[in-house]
Amino acid sequence: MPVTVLLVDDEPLVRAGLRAVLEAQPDIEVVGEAADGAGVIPLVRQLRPDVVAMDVRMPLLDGIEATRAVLRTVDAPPKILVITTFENDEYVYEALRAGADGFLLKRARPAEIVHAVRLVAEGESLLFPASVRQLAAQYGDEGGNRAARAVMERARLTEREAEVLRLMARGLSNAEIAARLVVGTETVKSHVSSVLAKLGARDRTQAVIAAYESGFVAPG
Amino acid sequence: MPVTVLLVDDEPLVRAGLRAVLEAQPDIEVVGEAADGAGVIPLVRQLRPDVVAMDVRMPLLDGIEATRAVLRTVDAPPKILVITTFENDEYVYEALRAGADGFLLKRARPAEIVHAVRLVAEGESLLFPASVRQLAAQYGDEGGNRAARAVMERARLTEREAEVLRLMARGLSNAEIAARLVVGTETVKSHVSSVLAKLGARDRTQAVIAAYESGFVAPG
DNA sequence: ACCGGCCTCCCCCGGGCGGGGGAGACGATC
DNA sequence: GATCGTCTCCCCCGCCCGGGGGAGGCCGGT
Repeated sequence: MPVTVLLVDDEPLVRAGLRAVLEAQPDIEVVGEAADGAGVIPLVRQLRPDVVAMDVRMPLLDGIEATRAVLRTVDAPPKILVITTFENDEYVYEALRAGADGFLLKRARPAEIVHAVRLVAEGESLLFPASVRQLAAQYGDEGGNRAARAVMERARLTEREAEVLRLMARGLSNAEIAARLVVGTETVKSHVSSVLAKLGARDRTQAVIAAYESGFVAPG
Repeated sequence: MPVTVLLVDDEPLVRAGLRAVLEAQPDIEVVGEAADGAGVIPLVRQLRPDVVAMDVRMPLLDGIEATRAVLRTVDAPPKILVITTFENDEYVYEALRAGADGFLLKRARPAEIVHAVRLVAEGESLLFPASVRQLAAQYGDEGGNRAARAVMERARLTEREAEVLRLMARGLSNAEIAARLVVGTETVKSHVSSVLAKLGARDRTQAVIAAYESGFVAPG
């Protein structure tokens, strides 16, 4: 069963681009399009897509309100992937707070876009880039624990995964983490892979960066 | 089982001070002393300490050569903690490159010294300890650039190397850095290797950690 | 009793990474 | 002119890393 996607963007060009990229994948199917947030809810009810790729900046009803509306009124709601042009778009964080599951840069490479859709479809959050940092800032970062907890909640890291991430952020290799936790290296690799997937990181370096940027670990 | 330590320093006063500080800990035991690097190897073979606290500047055989010698000739070698007087002692980085596991400032507070010994005993590298952060704090961190420059001076990174480190700290791979800087990947690898050597980092992840911990790059 | 999440470990496999060399070009310095 | 440092690129090589699978045990919720 393919992943079904609903595209919501006011620019036809963007919709066409996303459609082209996503339809090229055998396991992804674009089941519908909308030009603004107002028409999303009936479409979601009708098409029941797995994922809604939604622009934040739209006329009539923006992506944030649309996200809230969908999550509030539809049961078994789809995963919502926020589309944005700018990395530091403040609306993105609004959207994430509104319950979106991840975000997507328009200038991302096709492979990344496809990857993002698959990830959120599988139920994982996509948080990696600069966005998480802002999330931390929102919480005021008093003691840094709030931010860490917020990341935990969003990324839904398990206890073990969080533990592994902390050790990764101290520069330990898989073998060293394994020794520290008294488990096999294969086990550590498994946890590391989960962490990378949940954070949307490509390698351990990016995961550690995310850990610092989010306040999950603090310098000093 | 306590952590066993061998002290190697040409100044008796320093040895006495270290012994006093370390012996005060129930879990740390000073098992021997040496006044120069020449006598280290037999002592290590005989005493098999967990950690060797070794001065860099010593007569006969300096800490760098002694470190190399120990790591080359002894199997299951101890962790080596380099002792230095000056924060910007160029020999320290030589020693780290030679395989030392961390460094220690003579004027560090007792608690920090104890902490350092425990950390390396646990198998962790001590590359950018509190001293560097304090250095950053001294500069007031106005804009963070001063701290970054201070780290540059410490590690003596060239402009290009610093540039590469910044990109590494943004999660870019060697190929991506190469594309960004419009050079070959081999060139990037060369710079990365230099950065790792100068920072005493084992891999790019540790280098990025060092960048964050030192204030060379700042979260948020 | 069943199912799902978590933790644990295993396989194969490709590719990026890092070490260890070397080398040429350029500019600054001596 | 000679030397040194920097930047550039090249080689070989081993290994850790990460992806993609799968699988069993444990526990808690339904």
